[in-house]
Amino acid sequence: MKKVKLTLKDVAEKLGVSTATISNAFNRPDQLSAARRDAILTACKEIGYSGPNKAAQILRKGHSNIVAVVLADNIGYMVSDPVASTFIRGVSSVLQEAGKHLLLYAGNATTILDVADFVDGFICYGAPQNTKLGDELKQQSKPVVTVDFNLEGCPSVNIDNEEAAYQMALSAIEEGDSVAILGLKLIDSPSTCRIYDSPLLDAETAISHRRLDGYMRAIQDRHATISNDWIWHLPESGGNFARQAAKEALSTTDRPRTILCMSDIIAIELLQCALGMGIDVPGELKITGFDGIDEAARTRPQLSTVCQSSIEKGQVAARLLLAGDDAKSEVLSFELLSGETI
Amino acid sequence: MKKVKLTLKDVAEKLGVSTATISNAFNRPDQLSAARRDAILTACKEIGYSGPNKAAQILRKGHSNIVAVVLADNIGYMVSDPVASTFIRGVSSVLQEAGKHLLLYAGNATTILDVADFVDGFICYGAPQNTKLGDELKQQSKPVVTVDFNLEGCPSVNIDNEEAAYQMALSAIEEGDSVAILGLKLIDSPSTCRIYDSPLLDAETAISHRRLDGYMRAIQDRHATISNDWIWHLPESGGNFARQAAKEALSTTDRPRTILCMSDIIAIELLQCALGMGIDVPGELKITGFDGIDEAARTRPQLSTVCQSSIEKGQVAARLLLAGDDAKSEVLSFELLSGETI
DNA sequence: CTGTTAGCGCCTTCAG
DNA sequence: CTGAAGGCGCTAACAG
Repeated sequence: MKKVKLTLKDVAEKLGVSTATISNAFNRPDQLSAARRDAILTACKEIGYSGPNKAAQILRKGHSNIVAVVLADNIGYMVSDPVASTFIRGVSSVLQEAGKHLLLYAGNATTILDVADFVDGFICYGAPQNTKLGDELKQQSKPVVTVDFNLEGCPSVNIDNEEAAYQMALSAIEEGDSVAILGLKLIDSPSTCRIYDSPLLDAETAISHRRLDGYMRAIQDRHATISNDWIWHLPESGGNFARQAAKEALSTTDRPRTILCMSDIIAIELLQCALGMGIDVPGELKITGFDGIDEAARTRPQLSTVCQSSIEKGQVAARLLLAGDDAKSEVLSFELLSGETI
Repeated sequence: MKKVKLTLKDVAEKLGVSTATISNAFNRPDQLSAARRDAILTACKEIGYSGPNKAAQILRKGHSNIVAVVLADNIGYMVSDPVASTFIRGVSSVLQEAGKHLLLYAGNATTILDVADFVDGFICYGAPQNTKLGDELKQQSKPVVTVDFNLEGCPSVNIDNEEAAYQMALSAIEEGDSVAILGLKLIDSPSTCRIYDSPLLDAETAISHRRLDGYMRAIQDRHATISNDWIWHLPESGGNFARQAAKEALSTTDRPRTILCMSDIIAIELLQCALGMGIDVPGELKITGFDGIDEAARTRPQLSTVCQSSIEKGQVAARLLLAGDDAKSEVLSFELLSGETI
C-alpha cells in the first residue's frame, strides 16, 4: 500500500517537532516525557512510519545487530549435518533472545571482508575450508569467537579433544589389539585416502589432530598396533566418504580389531557396513564414534561414543561474542557413552 | 595488526587522486584506464585498504546483497528439519553463486521491519508462525517470494498440493476403506489433537489444507469413510507430536485401514509405532507420507510417498527473487513414489 | 579520463 | 525539551 518512504525528517515536519525528538522517541526514552513519547509513537504508527531507517543507523551507529556465523564448509552441507545444525540451533537461540540477527556464511567463500564492515562480529564454527578467511578474520576489527579450533588472539569454545579421544580409545582398546582410525580432515586432499606419509595439516590446532593425538596415546598405553596406512583421511563426515573408507578398512586382509571413528556419522556408516558383511560387532570388531548425535543412540548395537553438547557449544559461543572484550575461552565438558560396540 | 580504519578519502589523499577515482577503481572499472586501476588497487593493498566501507555503500546504494530467508518457525527447529534444511541448501547455492548473503530469519520473530530497510528481499518458506509478519511483508517495499504458501501480490513457488495429495490418497485407498489423516497445522492449537469442529486455519492458502482437500476428494471418489475425529492436527512434524498422534490413531477400537500422513517424518514415526505394536503394514494398515525425504527410502517396508524436490524449490525461489519484478509464480512438479506401505 | 559537489538518513553534541 | 549543525563513508551526477 504505502509506497512512499518516510524519513525521520518528514515525520518531524509533519508532527511539528524536531528530528531529535523523533529520534529520541525511538531510541532514548529517557530523553523525553513518557506522554510525549507515546503521542509521537502512535502518531508515527498512523502515518505509517515504522522507525528510523536501519541502513542509516548501521552507518551512523557503527553496528547492525547482525552476527555472522562462519561455517567450515558450504552452507548446504553444513545445514544438513546434524552436529552443525544443532550448533546453529544453540547460537540462534541466544542471538534471538538478544535481538541479534544471524547471517550464515560459507567457509568456502572467497572473502569475508564484504561483510566485515557492517557485521557486529563473527562466530567461526570449525576452521574455514578457505584458509585465507582465517587471516582476514584476524586483520579485521570485529570481535571473533572460534569453535572447535583456535585463532590467535580470539576467544574459543572447545572440548578437550585429545583427552576425550584418549579416554574413548582407552576404553575400547585391549592389550595388543590392532587398531585403525577413520579420521576427519587430516591432510590436504579432496577425497578419502590413507594418510601414509602425507604432511599433516595444521597439526597444532585442528581438532582432528588433537583427537588423533589422543588415540595414539591410548594405543601406546595399551601396547596396541597401528600404522599410517591404517589411518584414513576423510574430507568431511558426510556423503560417500565414510562409506568408501569403511569399505577399505573392512576389506583389508588382516582386519583391525578396533576402529576408532572421529565422528558418529562415520561410525554409523562403518557399523552398517560391517553388519552388512556379517561381521560381529563387538565380537569381531569394536567401533567407537565421536559427537553423540541422537541417531547414535538408536543404532543396533548402540554406538559407543563421546558425547558433547553441540547446542551448549552454540550457546556459549554466542554468549562469548555478545560479552565482547572480556570474553575468555571456554573448555566444555564431554562424557563417554559406553554403548554396545566395544 | 592494522587498527586504523582507512576511509576512501584518506586513501585518495594519500595517493593524490580524487575520491571518485578510487571509488571507480573498485566499482566501475570502465571509468578509468586499466593501468591506472591496477596501480590504485595494488597501492590500496599495500596501505591496507580493502575497499569501500560496506555499511556506507548499503546506505548510499540502497542495497546490501543480503537476502533474508524467513522460516516458518524458530531457526533451530527449522535447521534440523530435513525438508527445510534441504530447501535452505538450494537457496544458498544460488545465492552464493550470485554473491548474495543469507540472513536466516525466524518465523516467530516479533517483527521483520528491523531488517527490511537494508535487506534486498525476502524468501519466505512456509507461512510464518507469527502471522503479523505476513502483513509487514506486504507493507514493506522489498521484493518477496513465498514458498509453500501465498501472499497477495508476491510470486510464489509451490507444487500442486491438492492434486498430489489426491493422487497419493487415491492410490492408497480402496473402495470403502476407513481412513484417518495425520495432518500438519490445521487449526490453532499448540499441541497434537483431533480437529473435531475447530475452525480451520487459513483454509484457502495453507498447504496443509490443500492437502486435506486432496485427501478428501480421493476419499469421496473411493466411497471411503472418515470423520473429523479421525483427522489429527499437528503443530509441526518434528518432536513428539507425531508419536502422540500415531499412538492415538493406532489405539482406536476400530483402527483405520489407511492413514494418510502429511509429512514423511510423521509417516515414519507412525510406521515405527505400528511395527512396534505388531501391526502388519500394509496387510492390516496402509500408510502414505509426503515430501520424499531420503530417510523415507530407507524404511522397511519402504514408505509410499509424494516426492518433491526441496532443493529445486530453494533454487527456484532464489532465482525468482533475483529476477526481480518480472518474476512469476512457479508450480513445480511432484512424483509418486510407490513404496511398500500401501 | 578526472575532480567537485550534493546528498543517502540518521544520531549526537551543543546551546538554548 | 528543542533546533541547528556536523558528520558516519560513500557514490552518482555533472563539469571540466
